[in-house]
Amino acid sequence: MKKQSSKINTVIPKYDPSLVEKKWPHFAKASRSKQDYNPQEIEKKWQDYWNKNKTYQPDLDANPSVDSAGSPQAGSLRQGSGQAGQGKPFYNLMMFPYPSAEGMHVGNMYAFTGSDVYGRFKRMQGNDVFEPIGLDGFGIHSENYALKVGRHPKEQARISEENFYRQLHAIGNGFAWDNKVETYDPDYYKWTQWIFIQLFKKGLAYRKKASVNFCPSCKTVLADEQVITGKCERCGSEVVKKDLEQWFFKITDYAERLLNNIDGLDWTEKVKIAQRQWIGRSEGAEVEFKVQSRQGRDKINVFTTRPDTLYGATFMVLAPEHPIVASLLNSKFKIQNSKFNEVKEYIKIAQSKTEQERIAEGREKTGIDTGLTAINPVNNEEIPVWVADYVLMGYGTGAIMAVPAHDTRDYEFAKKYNLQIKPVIKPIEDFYIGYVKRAWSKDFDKFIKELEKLGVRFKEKNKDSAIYEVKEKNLLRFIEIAKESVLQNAWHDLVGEKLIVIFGDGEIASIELFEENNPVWEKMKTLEKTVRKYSDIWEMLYESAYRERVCYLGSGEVINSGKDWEDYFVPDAIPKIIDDLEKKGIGKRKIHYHLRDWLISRQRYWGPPIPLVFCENCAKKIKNQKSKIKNEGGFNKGEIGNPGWIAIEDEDLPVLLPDVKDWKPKGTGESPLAGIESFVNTKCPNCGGPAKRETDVSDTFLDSSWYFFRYISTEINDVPFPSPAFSQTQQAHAENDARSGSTKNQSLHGSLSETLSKTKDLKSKNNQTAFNSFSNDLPSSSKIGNSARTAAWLPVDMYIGGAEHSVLHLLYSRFITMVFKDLGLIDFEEPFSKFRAHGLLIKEGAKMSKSRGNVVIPDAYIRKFGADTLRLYLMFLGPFKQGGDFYDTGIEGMHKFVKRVWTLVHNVILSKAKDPDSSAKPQNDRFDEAQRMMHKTIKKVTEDLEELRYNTAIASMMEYYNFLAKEQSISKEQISTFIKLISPFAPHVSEELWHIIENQNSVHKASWPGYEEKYLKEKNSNIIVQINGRVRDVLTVDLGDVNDKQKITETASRSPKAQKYLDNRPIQKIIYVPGKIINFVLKELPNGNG
RNA sequence: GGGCAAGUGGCGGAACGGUAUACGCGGUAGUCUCAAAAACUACUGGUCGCAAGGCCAUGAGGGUUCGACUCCCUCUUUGCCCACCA
Repeated sequence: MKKQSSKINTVIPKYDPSLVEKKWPHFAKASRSKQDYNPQEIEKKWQDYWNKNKTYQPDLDANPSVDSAGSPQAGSLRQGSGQAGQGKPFYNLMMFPYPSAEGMHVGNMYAFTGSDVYGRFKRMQGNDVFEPIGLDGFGIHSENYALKVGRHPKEQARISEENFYRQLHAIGNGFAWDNKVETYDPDYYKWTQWIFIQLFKKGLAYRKKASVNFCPSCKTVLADEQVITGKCERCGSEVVKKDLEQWFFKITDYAERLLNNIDGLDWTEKVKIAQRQWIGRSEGAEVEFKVQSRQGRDKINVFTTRPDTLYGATFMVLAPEHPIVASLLNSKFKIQNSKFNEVKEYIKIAQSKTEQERIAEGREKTGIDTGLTAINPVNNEEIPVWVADYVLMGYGTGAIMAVPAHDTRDYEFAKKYNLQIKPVIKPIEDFYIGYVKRAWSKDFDKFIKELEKLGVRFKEKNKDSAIYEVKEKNLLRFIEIAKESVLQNAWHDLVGEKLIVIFGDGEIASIELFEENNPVWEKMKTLEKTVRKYSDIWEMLYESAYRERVCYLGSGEVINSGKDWEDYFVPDAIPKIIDDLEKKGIGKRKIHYHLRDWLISRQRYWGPPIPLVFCENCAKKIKNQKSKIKNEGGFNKGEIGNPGWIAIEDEDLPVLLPDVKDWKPKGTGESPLAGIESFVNTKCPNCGGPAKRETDVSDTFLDSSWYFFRYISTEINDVPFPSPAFSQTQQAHAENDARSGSTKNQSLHGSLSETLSKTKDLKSKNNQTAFNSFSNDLPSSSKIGNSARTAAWLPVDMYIGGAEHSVLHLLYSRFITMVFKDLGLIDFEEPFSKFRAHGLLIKEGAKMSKSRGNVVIPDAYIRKFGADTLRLYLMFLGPFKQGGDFYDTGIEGMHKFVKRVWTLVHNVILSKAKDPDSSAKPQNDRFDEAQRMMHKTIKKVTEDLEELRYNTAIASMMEYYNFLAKEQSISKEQISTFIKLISPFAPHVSEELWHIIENQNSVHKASWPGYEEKYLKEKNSNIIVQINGRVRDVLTVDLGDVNDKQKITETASRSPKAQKYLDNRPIQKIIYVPGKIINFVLKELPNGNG
């Protein structure tokens, strides 16, 4: 692009009514006295305007047409309708924040802005965009913060809410404020509890003893994510394990479905990989080992992915928590007294170990022989049974068969306790031999050439090392040559280096050929002996590997494993062996998942109480008549599976969180609610007898696993979200509009008695509505299908959030959605059609953290520069999907840019030089160039926005600005296009400028500009002239000649600059890429001077 | 230990296999000013050269190609996630 020398006019001219009024009536109407850019004033003005006009509030019921495809085609350039309610529903969701009173982190704003830019873009493309916001205010984060500042969580929630919503307003996002949710709102958690009950009834909730993290100093149970390398996140003291009864959700029942669906999701690949890994499917076999003791027999099942190594199993290891171990201590197996005490002692130590200790031990394996023996079912060999804490109760069966020859952990353990090691897999024929060398010598190169003659395949060679591929049969010869070369001193540099032997499927060993103190000769003698001694090369290498304390993990041939399995190749052996095991009845095919059931209960205060009661009466009843009940209807699956636990009736929801003073975690492992008698003691919903409430609250991840459903139904009080299952309730919606004002505030700030009385109110109110009716018609009477609203808006079209939620939140949401489908509430099972993870924002090279004290709070920047500047800067500082670095100087530069844009637009209006009409007349070069620039920018910005490449979109707008600023005249189209393009990033200033130019509704409802290919073409084409791939000249060629290779070649070769290099030398080849490049490849000259 | 990213000027970062360093920050000089700030103008990877121009540069080393930041191997560094997963 040619550089224009004309000066950019940066002074806003005085307002001259006679000049302006005719051409810019809207500007004149605005009759502004000051034309300086004042972000505070402008941003307040337009935020008020948007609120008043409900600019971003779609009519959720305006789209009765069911089009489950949802989002319009990516990159669609169709013109928008310009009116909300007419476009296609587009659910633009961002992960809602958990609020802290410290205020919104700039990282939050980064994510929200990125999401909002996309939403605004989609809105201008003609979609009816729904962009809701809420607060994930329940849960451990918020409670911990309350603990820290010494305030009641409810009080803290009120403060945080106010502060957070103020900030969320200030950043200028196009939120649908009518639809906000807070997870601690009883009208919200009523449904969280309802969902819990649905899972319970479906048999997806159960109780189990689990060891949980416990901080002795804070006297509280901690979630896994609060344990940082074995220490409490809050106080830093060491975390211990404690066994407690806990509620679990059977997410593992959905493991296969959760895994299989991943392939079809349009999600950030990284997140998909993380989910697959988290689910961690592994195929293998469960094999039964008989255990012998003096008094009896028992069996232990083990899970293995390597049944091919069964013959190599030389001992067994049990987890300390394994039930057999417990029975051992009950003397069921009556082992010798000495062992009894040792085992008891070991288990005691293992269980008292803190996480920190286990990490500090560097995974040094410990264990104890139980004195028991097991029978290896394939060869009937007796093998010892050990207990060791490297085996985990939580995976597989909590017991393993140990194959030290082919598993590193078993190997380490066997080495330490001198247990038998028996190799059963032989590496296959191909392997590589390599050696490392610090400096080449000429002799060494000779040696290599000799090897190559032998047919040894060259694999790799660089400055420091070489790797050769050698067939097993050639190995002897290889070593001989190596030996010779050493004797010839070619290897003199090799002292202290290693010979690395790599088999076809992975590294096996590094053999120390030359130890530091030994002379070369000594070592070679050893090698010579070795070579002679072992005619079977593999054995030699195996021995070497064995000496090197390495076990072989790779694939190969099965050996030492009986006639049936010998000589099979591992991949073929595994299925065959499993078949054999099944035939013999000693094992079966089994799939295991790394995914564990979801531990849902928390012994905490700040969460939705789990809506169950325990009734002794019903417990007895169920236990006594279990077999009968199964076939009758009286109890649901959850109640039968968990005798005595009875679900709260729907009309009694919510179970309000009592408003109490003593809310801090107890040291007992019980929830603070357990101490409140008026809460605990209640009636059994089933038999009416005395019962006790569950006092645990549910995990905060449950709150956030369904919030996107609630957004579309916030004004509806008697269903969680619109669904045909709740069809009877549609009428009642409107009546409940008043909910947020009255009920919520009471419940948040009321006393215990108030909240209890409110429970009554709710009850009676709900009884009048259809609230209790839906439980009757679920799920049988409902037809599978969607209500119009759910069909129109869900699943979410675009979900943007942090990669830190790759696993838990996204997986739990998917699980809950699947359960909803299975309940017949919806007809889809994946909640987020498209998900994109944004990157991490850092501050001047360092991660933002409280401990570093470099957390950026956006408020001060918004006050100083305005939200528009900050938004633009955040989007500019790096690729949105990758994150970026926040520099204070950078934001000042962006502020300049915003001011320049402001000035430019005012200049267009107020100055003669920038006459908006003049460009309408002359179809000259400048006009064409301006058109081209405009269309080019539209194309670039449009494509970049679709792919979330915000930084380059802004860069291209800057280029466009730089172009416009130097133009003598700018058309109205040019300037209004510019405003439209920048409006998703800078919503306020663009709205202001839009109104003084166009005075239409809102720039945010204007249609996104389209571009036409015909304007993108340049008149001339620049063709790069290369000689031997090096740029020597650039030709400017008329567009018409671009495809004429002959002509281009002639022109190019005549170019003086090219001539200099062509120098009449013979041309071997001419590469011509039309319109781009012509490359002359010259024949190489002997002493090529290139 | 496993998985996933990423290494480009002083800095943040651009580059469908085709003029590396767009855009911005910072810096230098200048215009305006009594002066400063702001704003604007010009220059700004390294190196040799008066200049024209040349040469060298995308973590390191190889490979593929007429041509490699881009594709393929090997290594290395950094960041993130998971981690005794049988």
